[in-house]
Amino acid sequence: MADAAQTRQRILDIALELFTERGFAGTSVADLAGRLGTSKAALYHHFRSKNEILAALLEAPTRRFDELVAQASELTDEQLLGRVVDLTAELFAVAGVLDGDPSVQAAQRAQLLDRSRDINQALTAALVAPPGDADARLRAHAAYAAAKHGTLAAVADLGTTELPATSRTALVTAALRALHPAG
Amino acid sequence: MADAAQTRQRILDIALELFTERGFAGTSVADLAGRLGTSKAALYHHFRSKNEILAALLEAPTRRFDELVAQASELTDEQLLGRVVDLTAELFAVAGVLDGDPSVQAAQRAQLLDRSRDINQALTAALVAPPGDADARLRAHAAYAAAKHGTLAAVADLGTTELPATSRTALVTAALRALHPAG
DNA sequence: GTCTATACATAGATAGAC
DNA sequence: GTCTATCTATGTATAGAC
Repeated sequence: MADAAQTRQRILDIALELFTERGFAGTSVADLAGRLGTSKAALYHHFRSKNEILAALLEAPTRRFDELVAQASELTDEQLLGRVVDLTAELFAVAGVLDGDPSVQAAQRAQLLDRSRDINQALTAALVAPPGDADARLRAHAAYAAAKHGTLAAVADLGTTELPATSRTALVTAALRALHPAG
Repeated sequence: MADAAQTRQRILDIALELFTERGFAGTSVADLAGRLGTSKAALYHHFRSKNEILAALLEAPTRRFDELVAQASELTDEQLLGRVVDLTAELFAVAGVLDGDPSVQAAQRAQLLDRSRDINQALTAALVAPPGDADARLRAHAAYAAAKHGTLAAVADLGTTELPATSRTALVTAALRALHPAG
């Protein structure tokens, strides 16, 4: 009925749902198998551990944000905030779980890979000009939060991860205005 | 050495630390007792369940935000966003756990009391003028996110929940600018 | 108010048949 | 690729002594 790749993907989809609803630590392998409609053993045929499922879930999003970090210095504030809005909307569920669930951080830490803090800090730092300016730093926090969490709230509100162009513009503009002092 | 009220408070302090580090579901009663330096049974003398510890932890913050919701209609945008910044800074750890950890939501849901979503929605709605304007709604999401998550990031960054007046002003101003269209 | 000991359920994970 | 059955550790919670 289903080949390995397909089943693997179904497991990841289900894991994303349940981790979002109950958290990583709050979701058991039995919960996953239950919704999958199979046994725990069947699930362990596709992944060696619960942690490995989480890692697989976070891999692509982390890579995408890492790429953004790498480009950050060459982008304008508007381009950077726009990319944050786009990535957050596209990766809605994972982006929310990623830096919202403390048990995810704890699990990743156990594997020496707590990237999401680094990513948030790097992107925020890229928005601070001039470096060392305390007020600029606060505005960067506010602007980044507006882009990221504003988008998360907007996507949840609108019920779609496909943000219309006008909505995207509104969010980016709002974040930009938070970043720049009056003038 | 310690009377009941004191021990109870110590447990709450420890619970807040560990729930923040590992999440609610990711923290066991044995973990709490371990850091408390006593047995699990001793802990159960002060609280009837792990869920009760969580509820006790969330009670005061939830009440504070509820009060703000009640006043929201009488406040200006600036006053409302200022109160969000103040409450978030003051209740830093709990405010972060409160709407960051999915297992907290799940546990509260089991007790019919998922207030934090309601609070966020109500406060965001209070910022939308005129009602029904899609763009205003998005700016409200961005502004609220800037105030709340910008403050969370700022407090984590500064390492103190006592936000200096200039920092508070910078955050409120940034959130306000996110809210209001250019003009 | 704290302890040891323990009950009982569920956790993550594996063995081995089909 | 999926199953039943099971291992072992840990989970929440309680009993009863001190």
